[in-house]
Amino acid sequence: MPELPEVETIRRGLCGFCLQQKIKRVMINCDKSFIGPKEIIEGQRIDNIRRFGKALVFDLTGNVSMMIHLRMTGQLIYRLKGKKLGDEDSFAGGHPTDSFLNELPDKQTRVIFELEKGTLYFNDQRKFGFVKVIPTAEVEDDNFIRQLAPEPWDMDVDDFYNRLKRHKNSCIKATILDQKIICGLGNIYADEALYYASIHPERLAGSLSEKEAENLLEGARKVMEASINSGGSTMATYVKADGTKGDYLRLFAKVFRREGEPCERCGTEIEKIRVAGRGTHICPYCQQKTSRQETRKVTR
DNA sequence: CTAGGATCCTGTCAGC
DNA sequence: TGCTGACAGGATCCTA
Repeated sequence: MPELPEVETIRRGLCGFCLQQKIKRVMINCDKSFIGPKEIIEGQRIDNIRRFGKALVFDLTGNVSMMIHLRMTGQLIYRLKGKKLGDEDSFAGGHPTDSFLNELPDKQTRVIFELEKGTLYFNDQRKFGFVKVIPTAEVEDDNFIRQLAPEPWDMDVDDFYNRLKRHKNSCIKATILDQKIICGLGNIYADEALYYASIHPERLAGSLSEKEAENLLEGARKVMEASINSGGSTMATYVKADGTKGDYLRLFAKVFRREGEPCERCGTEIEKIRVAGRGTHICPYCQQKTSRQETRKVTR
């Protein structure tokens, strides 16, 4: 679930709360969610939190690190000791669910990190996410991290265009979801970036013009920047000031989960289709499989 | 090498 | 009400 903007938001939030705190104790409620010996990180201090694509890496003292990948439904929730809720004293980010507000641990709590001043909960409904202990020197050799492509901001148009050419027969949505090709996009931002660039998600990657590749790369940057600037999906965007639930996607998403609503560019109803096995949202007028020039030629 | 589909797991929701 | 199948903000493994 959490894509690059959410993970970056969590990284920034947790840096404010957890840096320099010692991990006093680790409690594992689900063996599948924790890889490595927990004893190695107990007693170590959190020096830094880095992000590689959608993965977080906590660098600890003792030359040890822990990588946390939230996958589809992971969350990280920090609570100060003695406090249950409240934006001032706690932080929650990741897949938005009521666990942000629950008394913790709850049914979905997989790992508990007892820190000096508070507690960090790793919650994960579907158990696809994990915590993994890695020697700090070996973080960048980790199989997942090693294979990651650059983020859209670190890639120029030529590089992106060449990468698309290398996967010319796969549909463009599947291509930009592949973290080995371009890193950071997930199902939300892939749809949003394609809408931004007016490209149909089923177009073959090799069929994009250089100009379209440029627009798509720009879209990837813009939609993720907008999300980071609006705070990603965190407790602050999940709970509105009056305590009712908000929908942070409303803040920036133009097509994602907006099927049936009018496209803000042309008024056509947004549709939900299935592409590369994923729910996919498009404006059927702005994003056509054949360019409008070609369509006109055929129908004339 | 690429491309597509199944798979991991739990919970929710629509439809009968 | 209870059941059933589809689906879900990710990535990997297997197959052709």
